[in-house]
Amino acid sequence: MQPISDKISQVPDNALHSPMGKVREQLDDQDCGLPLALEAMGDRWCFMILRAALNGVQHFEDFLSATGIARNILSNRLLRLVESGILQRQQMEDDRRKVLYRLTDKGMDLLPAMLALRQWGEKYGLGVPSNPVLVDKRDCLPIQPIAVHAHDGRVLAKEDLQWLDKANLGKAGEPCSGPAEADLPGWRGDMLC
Amino acid sequence: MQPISDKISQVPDNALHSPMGKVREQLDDQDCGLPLALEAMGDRWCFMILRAALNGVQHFEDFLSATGIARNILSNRLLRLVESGILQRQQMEDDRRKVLYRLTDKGMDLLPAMLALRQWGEKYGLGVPSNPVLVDKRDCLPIQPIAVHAHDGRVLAKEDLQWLDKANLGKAGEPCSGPAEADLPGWRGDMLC
DNA sequence: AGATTTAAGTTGCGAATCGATACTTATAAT
DNA sequence: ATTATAAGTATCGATTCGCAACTTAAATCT
Repeated sequence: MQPISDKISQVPDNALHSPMGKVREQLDDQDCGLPLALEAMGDRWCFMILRAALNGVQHFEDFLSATGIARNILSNRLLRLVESGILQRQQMEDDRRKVLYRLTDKGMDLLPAMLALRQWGEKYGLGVPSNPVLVDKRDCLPIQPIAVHAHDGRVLAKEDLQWLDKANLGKAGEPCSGPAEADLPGWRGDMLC
Repeated sequence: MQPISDKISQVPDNALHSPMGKVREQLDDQDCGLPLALEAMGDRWCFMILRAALNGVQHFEDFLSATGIARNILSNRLLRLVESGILQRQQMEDDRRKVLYRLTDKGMDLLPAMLALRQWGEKYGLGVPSNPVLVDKRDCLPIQPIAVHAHDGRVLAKEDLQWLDKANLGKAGEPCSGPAEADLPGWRGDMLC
């Protein structure tokens, strides 16, 4: 009966109850996607599990050896990832001992984020692209580094970027108005969210 | 001395000593960028701190209120981020109480990863782009979603992707050889790393 | 100058989480 | 019928988290 275990907490009480009775999440999920993403992906293990999943791993024991995570933690994280719709759990028909954890589209859509992190690690940690290279199937040429692209496809550096309120978006061509930039090297937006 | 504190562990003993005396990191940093990135960014707080930093936050107390993190944890994470070269610590000249934590280029380069995560959160959590929009300074038009781009700029879906050994990269135009794909929806590489 | 405030931490401690290992349960293979 | 496999669960000590109080150094106020 719900002993001190690694089961996922039924009431995920990182919820704070405001005086008004409203429930607000711990990290200001207000109107920002990042805390939401982090709530789903949580810790490093989730990333490692997702990496394994992207590599085709689908079974508990395989995640175990692919990640080196402890059994109980893995169990917990898989539950969490299923709950947040990143993985989908299903039992195999032919061998009912086996359970399949497969990526959903939602999970697949984390690929750019994963690649961006990987490439960052390659650039600053390894100094070199890791060996198996991700290529365009058509011509076998490596993909570009994940980057920020303008609407017309140009790659933008920090200096080319600016945060703007939805309200005053330009209509293609208009020079950008908005408050002048400041202190930070090249750019200084008000919010990443 | 060295009481049970939140100071960063001098010997960050997530290091395993192999029988051969070699030191290997816990997560297989072998030749993969992702574990390296995760080692630096570690937990969710690091992401939140980085978000704040990208938003122009530079002072301890400001990180405190921007993230809602606890003081001791913040202290620990700032140390860690400085150690891994993502932030740079410097004391202000005019007011020597104040310390400036500023993003390095290395830290700035995490922007694509952060944006990819944010956009994922927007897509699946909010359903809508968060309000301050990141735009091209030149024309005030919003940036493209972070995605995987082919060498020629086309946006690639999972089905268009394939992992390939460095050795047999195609020379622009050659149809892609390599082992045929399998089980996973559309693609199935051997390794994300 | 002396008292107060501000900025950036540090310390202590209870609560929660992690991680290694052992155990369980259900199904399949021999 | 026994053994092996897959996917968990349970236990428990070690670690980490997070709140709150305390410290230290430099600036500001009276």
